[in-house]
Amino acid sequence: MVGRPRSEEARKAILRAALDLCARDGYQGVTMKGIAEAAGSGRQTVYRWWQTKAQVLLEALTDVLAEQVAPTPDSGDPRADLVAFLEQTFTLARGVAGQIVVGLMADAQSDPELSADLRARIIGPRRAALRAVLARGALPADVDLELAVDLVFGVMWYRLLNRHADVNEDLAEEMAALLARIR
Amino acid sequence: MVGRPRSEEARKAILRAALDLCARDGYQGVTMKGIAEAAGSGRQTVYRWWQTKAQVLLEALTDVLAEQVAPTPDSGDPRADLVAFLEQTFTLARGVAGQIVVGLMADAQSDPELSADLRARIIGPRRAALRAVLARGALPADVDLELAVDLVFGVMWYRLLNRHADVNEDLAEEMAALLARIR
Amino acid sequence: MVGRPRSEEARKAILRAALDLCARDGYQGVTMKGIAEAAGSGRQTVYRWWQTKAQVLLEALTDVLAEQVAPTPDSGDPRADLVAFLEQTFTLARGVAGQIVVGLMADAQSDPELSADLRARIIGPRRAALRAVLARGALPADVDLELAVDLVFGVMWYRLLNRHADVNEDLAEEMAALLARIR
Amino acid sequence: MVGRPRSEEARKAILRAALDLCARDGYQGVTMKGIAEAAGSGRQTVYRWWQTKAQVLLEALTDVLAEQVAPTPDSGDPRADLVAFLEQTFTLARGVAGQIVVGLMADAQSDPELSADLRARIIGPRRAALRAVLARGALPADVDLELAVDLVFGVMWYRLLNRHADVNEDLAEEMAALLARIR
DNA sequence: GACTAAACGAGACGGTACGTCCTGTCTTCAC
DNA sequence: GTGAAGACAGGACGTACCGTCTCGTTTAGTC
Repeated sequence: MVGRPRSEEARKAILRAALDLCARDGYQGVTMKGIAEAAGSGRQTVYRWWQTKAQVLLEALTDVLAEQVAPTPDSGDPRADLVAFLEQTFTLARGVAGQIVVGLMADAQSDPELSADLRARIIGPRRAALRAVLARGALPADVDLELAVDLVFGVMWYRLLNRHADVNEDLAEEMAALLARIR
Repeated sequence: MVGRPRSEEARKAILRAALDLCARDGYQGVTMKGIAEAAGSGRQTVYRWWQTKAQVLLEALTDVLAEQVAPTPDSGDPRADLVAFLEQTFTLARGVAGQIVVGLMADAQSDPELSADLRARIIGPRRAALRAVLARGALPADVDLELAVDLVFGVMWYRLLNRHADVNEDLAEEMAALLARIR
Repeated sequence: MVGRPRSEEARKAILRAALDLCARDGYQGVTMKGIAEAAGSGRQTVYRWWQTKAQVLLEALTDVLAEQVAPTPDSGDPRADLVAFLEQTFTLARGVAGQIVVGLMADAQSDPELSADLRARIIGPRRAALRAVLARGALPADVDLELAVDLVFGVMWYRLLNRHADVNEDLAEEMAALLARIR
Repeated sequence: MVGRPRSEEARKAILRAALDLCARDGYQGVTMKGIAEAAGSGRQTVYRWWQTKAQVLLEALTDVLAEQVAPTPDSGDPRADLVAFLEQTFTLARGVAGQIVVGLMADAQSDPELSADLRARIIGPRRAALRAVLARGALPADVDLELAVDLVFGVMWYRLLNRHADVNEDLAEEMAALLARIR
């Protein structure tokens, strides 16, 4: 026997509510209770499918990225592609998506499972995309691509977390210029 | 009337308790209630001097760093100094201090004042130290030092947060080598 | 069209489960969810035929009493009949049946319909039986039989509820003796 | 060290709220959450001093009875005293106090500790009072006083629980008359 | 033998009370 | 006036059950 099927409507309402609350109150201000109430669902319905607010927001984020992430640029000019990719990424990162990832990273410090999920579902794919862009010729062949990815995304997250400098088009250009100077 | 003077004993017990709890339960697991109980002090005594657990841990961290941070190396060999500095920094960052800073960064996302304090008291000084090391000749003169600092610390924090790679002596060497290739 | 007929099997399983759970967990511990699970039936199947656990247990109790209640004794000796009747009744009341009636009485305080059902299906018939026994000559003709019934069953329920004294063969004798002293 | 003393204000507000809710919604309708909200107190404050709503209502009832119970009548006429005592008692029992005791009795079925408390604090004292009245000459000396008390209070509770007949002045007279016929 | 329709098991749904934990404030006595 | 103790109002936690609903399946009649 099968039972009543899961309500796609409730799923969407919950993810939507989680995003809205995060945009309004910040990651820390989101609560499971608040999500359920804002979604007009029972709390058990949230807990049935997700154990923590981090899991809710991770899935909400996944859905958002699936919609909003543009295909990796491939114009034939490696440096232009890199700049374009970074501008895209930085724009996303300045929005709610960035806010959520920062919150998830924080929670992941005390939750190894979340840490792994976050890497597998969000961080990993973006690293792969950047690696592909860099591999097209923006760097000397013997530079460790993983380290180069760390360099680029490291700066981005460091600035987003510390807010000591902006993450914008200028940074995209500067990073591309700096990488171009590596011999 | 002046009243009873502040108890240095209580202050130390509270900071000590905060560190111990953070080491045992992680940043998220620390609570003001828990700190007070572990310190054998009243909760009001904690709240009287610090408003949040972030402030307690920030002060505890400041004390720890004041004890543990070695003077910036200055051997005459810019690259050796850089490697030495990074090894020191990475060792610290892998310990409780790193854990605390990560937690503080997370909380700072929703607390601008904490964000400013963190930059001013912890992040800033370390950036200045690294800048000084880099300025001694590890980089071409026209490279933006601030960006270079972002590069180095960006990689460190990115790896600490994401745990996709270690932050160790190898990274120190690799970073120094990579910077040396910038022309 | 008629549809699938009601499953007698499910009905029995539900009533059986309700009795078992009541014996194991007490009246308060019984839940509709628990009954359905213990009976291996769906919850809707329970709700389809009974609205509350009180109704389930009332029907279960009715079935139990239909099996277990012996015919009213009629030996020709009014006092012996009374004692025999009381002993029977007290034995029943000390078992699960008593536990259920007590629970139903409690629920009936906030449910007038249940109160009426309980009187009509359980309490009333027993009162009628006792009245018949008393009417055979155990009391002077001008004693209000209803009040006499209240007297006897009042003591029984009062002791069952308050547990300040046993409800046993001694009580049966004492009550019969006391009633015999009424002139 | 001593800590902040218990708030008599909160205690009263909670007991007051419990009584009001019981009068409005019936015993079953009272909840710990509802009590706390109606009293304008935190839920922890309720749980700190009482573990269950039964305990709250037991204490509330104790306070009410302490105020409302009149001294046992002692006019020299045993039967008149008995009637007066019963009228008093029945009046109380028809009010909120009776409703609460019925609810407590019900809960006590699955809570032996509550059962003992109820007997010790409420039922016992009233039994003692009735015993004293009966001992003044309303009954032959060799009638078991405990059984006589069970008789009187049994009828009262039985009727209150079952609602098959009123508990009023007529009953008081009838009971006194019946007891007077015991030889 | 295909069709109809109600009962069945399963289990998700929106809701509400549970009892616990922590927050930040307060009130007491001791130092 | 500081400190330990601990009660206070408040709110989120995660769980249990409520009563309803929506599935696919089963089990009788009809046609």
